[in-house]
Amino acid sequence: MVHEVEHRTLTAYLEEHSLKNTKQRAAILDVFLSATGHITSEVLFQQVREQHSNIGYTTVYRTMKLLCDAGLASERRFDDGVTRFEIAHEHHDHLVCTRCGKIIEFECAMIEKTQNEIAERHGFRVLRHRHELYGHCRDCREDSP
Amino acid sequence: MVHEVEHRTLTAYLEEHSLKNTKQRAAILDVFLSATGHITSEVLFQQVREQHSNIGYTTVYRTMKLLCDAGLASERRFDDGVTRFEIAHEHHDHLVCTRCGKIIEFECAMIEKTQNEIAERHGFRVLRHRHELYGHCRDCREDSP
DNA sequence: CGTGAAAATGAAAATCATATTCAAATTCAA
DNA sequence: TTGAATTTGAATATGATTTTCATTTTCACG
Ligand SMILES: [Mn+2]
Ligand SMILES: [Mn+2]
Ligand SMILES: [Zn+2]
Ligand SMILES: [Zn+2]
Repeated sequence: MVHEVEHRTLTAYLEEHSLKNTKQRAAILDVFLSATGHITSEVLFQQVREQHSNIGYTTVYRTMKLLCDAGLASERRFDDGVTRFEIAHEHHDHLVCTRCGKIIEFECAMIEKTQNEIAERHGFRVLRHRHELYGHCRDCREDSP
Repeated sequence: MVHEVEHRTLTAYLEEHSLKNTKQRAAILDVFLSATGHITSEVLFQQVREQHSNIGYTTVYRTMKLLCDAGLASERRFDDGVTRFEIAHEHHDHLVCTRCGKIIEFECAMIEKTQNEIAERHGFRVLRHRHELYGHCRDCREDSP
């Protein structure tokens, strides 16, 4: 069975919160885990619909929120106004190409450390952050060889 | 005359782009420059209305966009879904308190340099970025003395 | 297995910030 | 002064997401 671990995680979360294990939730989790990258709600909905033509958009929205709460998905909102989801994995930030939409992940312990020092200097306790670099990727640069 | 320099900047921009110097634009610029911090469209509109009860919300939106284009204002969108404007000044990033809404500005040459190196490593040309730290300010921390 | 209370679903309608439309008013170069 | 171009503001549209609510489904318990 594919995505067995994640389905068990979801089931555990549902039980823990007295929520119900529906076929829609399992189906959306399956489609989400099979998709790659940073997927929009709309694309996710379309892919869900290919296999389950009766699942509503509302249920997709609600289920993705649930998957985020369960720690299986992460919600991202870049500057184009639509919400994207990615399979939850360790913290990272993003490079976003404003021409082709490519999204590259990066992480930098030094930046993280420095930003926390800055925050501390201001008496701030950082709970989360977003660090997004917008520009042109290698393929979209004018001066690309 | 207050804000003389900025009014001249606006006039120059308008002339340069064959746009018209209206009393609404001047009024909105005045109110905007008199406001402090990172002001939402709604608050700005309310403050404009106090002095000019006939100026429409639409005109405020359009004028703020214009002031951004003219380099007098900067648009910011933090995670609460509303657009804010601040008087344009040199590049900086933000600490945002999710309890009281306080916004603190910071800048760090090392972070800027490091992020550009990361981007370059990926073949990326960075055109703009956002680096926002969300958390609790000194006054809102649970463990504040 | 049934049962029923609680939860979930999906279609439609609501929200909410912002954008667009359009007729009337204003600006400003000539 | 004038009239073509621009701007204004009220109303309406937009578009992503959320809420509503009647109906359906789940599942703990008997
Ligand atoms: Mn990512
Ligand atoms: Mn600022
Ligand atoms: Zn690209
Ligand atoms: Zn605070």
